[in-house]
Amino acid sequence: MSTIRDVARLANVSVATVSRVLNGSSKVSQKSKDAVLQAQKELGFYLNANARALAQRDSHTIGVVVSQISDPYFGEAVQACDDSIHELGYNLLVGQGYHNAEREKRAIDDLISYQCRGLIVHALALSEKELMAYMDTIPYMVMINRVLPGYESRCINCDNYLGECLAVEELIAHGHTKIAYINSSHTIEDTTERLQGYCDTLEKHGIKYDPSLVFNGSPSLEGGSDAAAQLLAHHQPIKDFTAVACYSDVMAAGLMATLHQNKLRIPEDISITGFDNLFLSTCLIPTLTTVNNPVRQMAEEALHRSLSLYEGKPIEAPHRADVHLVRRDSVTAPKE
Amino acid sequence: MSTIRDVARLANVSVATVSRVLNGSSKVSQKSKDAVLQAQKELGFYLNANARALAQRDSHTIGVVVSQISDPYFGEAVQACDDSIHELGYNLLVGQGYHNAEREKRAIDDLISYQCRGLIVHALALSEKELMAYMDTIPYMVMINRVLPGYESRCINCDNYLGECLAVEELIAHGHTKIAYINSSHTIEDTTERLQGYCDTLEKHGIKYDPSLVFNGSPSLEGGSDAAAQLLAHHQPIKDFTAVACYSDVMAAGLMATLHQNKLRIPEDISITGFDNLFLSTCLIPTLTTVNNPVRQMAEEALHRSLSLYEGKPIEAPHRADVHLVRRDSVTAPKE
DNA sequence: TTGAAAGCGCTAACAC
DNA sequence: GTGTTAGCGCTTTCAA
Repeated sequence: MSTIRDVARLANVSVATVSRVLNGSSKVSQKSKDAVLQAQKELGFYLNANARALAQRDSHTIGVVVSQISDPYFGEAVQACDDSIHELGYNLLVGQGYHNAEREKRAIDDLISYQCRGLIVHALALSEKELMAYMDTIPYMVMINRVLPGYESRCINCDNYLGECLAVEELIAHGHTKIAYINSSHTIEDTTERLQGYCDTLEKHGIKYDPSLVFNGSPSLEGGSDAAAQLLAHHQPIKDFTAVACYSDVMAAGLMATLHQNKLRIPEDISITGFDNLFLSTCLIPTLTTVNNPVRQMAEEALHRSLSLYEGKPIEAPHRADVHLVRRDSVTAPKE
Repeated sequence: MSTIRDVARLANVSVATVSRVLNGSSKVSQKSKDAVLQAQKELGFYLNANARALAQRDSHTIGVVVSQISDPYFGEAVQACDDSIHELGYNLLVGQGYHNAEREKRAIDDLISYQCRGLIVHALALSEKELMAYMDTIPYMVMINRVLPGYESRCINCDNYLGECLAVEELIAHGHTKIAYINSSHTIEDTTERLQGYCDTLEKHGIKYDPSLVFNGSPSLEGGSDAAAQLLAHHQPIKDFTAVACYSDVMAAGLMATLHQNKLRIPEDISITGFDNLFLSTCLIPTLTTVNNPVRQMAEEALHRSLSLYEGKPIEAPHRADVHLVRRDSVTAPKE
C-alpha cells in the first residue's frame, strides 16, 4: 500500500498538494494537478479512509442496525437508509442484531467505535433500560420501530395501532367475525400496539377477543410458518376462524405457505392481511392485502434527526408516520 | 468524545496501560485493570476504530459488494458472508453496485480506501477490462458469479450451465416441448452459461431453439414481470409455450405475479422453473421448482480465498460450486 | 508491570 | 499556489 507521501515524491510536490488535489479543494495549478493524478494512477493509490476520518474528525459514515439484512423488511429499510445516506455524501455501515440482546449490543458498540456521524437503531431484544443508557451516552442515536418514554422525539415509528385497526376493519367489512391473529414473539411497542388494534377493533364490533386464536412466532418467515402450524394444530377441523390478521407481511408469507401445504385456499377458505406493504406482498399469490408502512419516509426522518442531533441542532416534535390500507386479493367474504 | 488520554488521566495510569487493558493484552495488574474499566465506564469511552485501524495497519474489516441489498438473492448472499466474517472476528462493510458501472466502481473504491482486509465483489456492469485492472491492483480481491480469464482461481461461481440443463431437463421430462426462457439482460458469464444450458438441452432432445421465446429483463422482480409481460404480449393467445424456465428465482417470482394477473394458473396452464433456491422460492404459491445455488458455501469459499490472498498464501485451484435440482410444485405435465 | 515516545496516513493551519 | 508541520487517537516498541 503506497501512501500520500509516495505520491508526493513521485509527483514532485508536497503531501499537502496531493491532499488538495485528491480532495478537489482550493487552488492548485493545473500542472501540479496533472502530476499528482498521474502519480496516483501509476501507484494505484487510494486515500486511507481511516486516516482521513482521524484527521478530519469525521468518518463520513452513518450506522444503521437492523435485525437481519436478509429479512425482506430490513432489506427494504436498509435500502431506504442507504439511498438517503448516499444522497448526503455519507457511507453506510450496517450492523445486525439477530433478535438477540448480546448481538444488538455488539452491533451498536461497533458502530459507535467506528465514529459514525449518525446512528439509527432497530433493537427488539435489548431492554428499555439498556437502550436508554445508549441514548444518554450517544446523543445522536435515533431509534426506529420502538418508543422509549422520555425520548419520543428521537424515536421514529408508524401508527401501528391504527394500521392494525384498518386491517381488521377490512376483514370485518367483508363479513368475517372469527379472526385469528399471528403475532411477533418480541413484545416491544409495535407488537403490543398492533395486537391492541386487533383487540379493540374486534370489540368495537361486538366480537369477543379469543386468546386461543392468537399465536406467536419470531418475526420472520419461519416464525410465520411456525405460528400458523400451531394455529392449525389447535383448531382442527378449521371452523373456529375464517381469517387471519398477521403482525407483518413476512409472517403472512410464512402463514400462506403453511396454509397452502395444508390444502387451504386463500382467500376462498381463509382471508389474510399483512402489515408493511413490502414488495414481497405483491409477489405472493394471491397478492396480499396489507397496511402500508412508510419505511422510506421513516428512514429519511430518522437520518435527518440523527444528523441534526449530531450537529447539536434543536430536536423537533415526535414523528409518527401515517399508515393506510392497501387492498389486494387476499381478502374476500367468508364461505357459506 | 473522550479519548484514551482522558481515561488514562482519570484512572491514573498511562495511555499504554489503558490500551493494554482494553485490548485484553499481556500482563496488567488487577488494580490498573479495575481503575481503567471504572474510568471507561464513567466516561462512556469507546476506542476509536479508525485510530486503531491506522495504528495496527488492520481495519479488521471485510468488504463485500453486491448489486442491491434488498434483492433477496443478495440479502442471502450478504448474510452468508457476514456470518463467516463475524466467526473470524472481522466486521462487514457492504457496498452496492445497483446494476450500474459507475456505482460499482465507487463501491469498490470506497471499500478499498477503508482498507478492507478482504474484498469480495459481485459486479455485472463493469467491463472485464476494468475488473481485471482492479484484480491487478488489489491482489486480495475475489469475484463471485463472474469468471475473468486468467483469474479463475480468484473467481467463485457455481455450475450455471449444468444447473440450467437440470431445470430444462425437468420440464422436458414432464412432457414439455414448448419452453420459453426469461433471461437477465446483463450478459455476464452466468447469464450466457444458463442460456446455453437451456439451448443445449432443448437441442439434445431434438427441440429447435426458438429465439422468439426468449425475453430479457433486469435480474430483479420488476425485470421478471417486464419480461413476462413481453412474452405474453408476443404470444397471444398462449399456445406457443407451456413452460417457462427463468434465469433466477427472483425473476420467476416476477413472472408468476404477471401470469397470475393474466389469469394463468401455475402449473396447470404454465410450468415454471427458477434458479438459486432462495427462501423466497418456498414462499411462492405454488412453491418453485428450482436449482440450488450454494450461496453460503460460495461465500465461505470467497472469504477464505480473499483472506489467504491477503496473507500472501498460495492460491488454490479454481472453485466451481455444485448445483442440484430442487423439485417443488411449479412443474407439472402440459395440458391436453 | 508500567510509561515515554515514535509512528500509522492524512488534513489543515500557517507561513512563504 | 505551495510546502512545513502539528496534530487526529491509538498501538507498540523500548527502557525502566
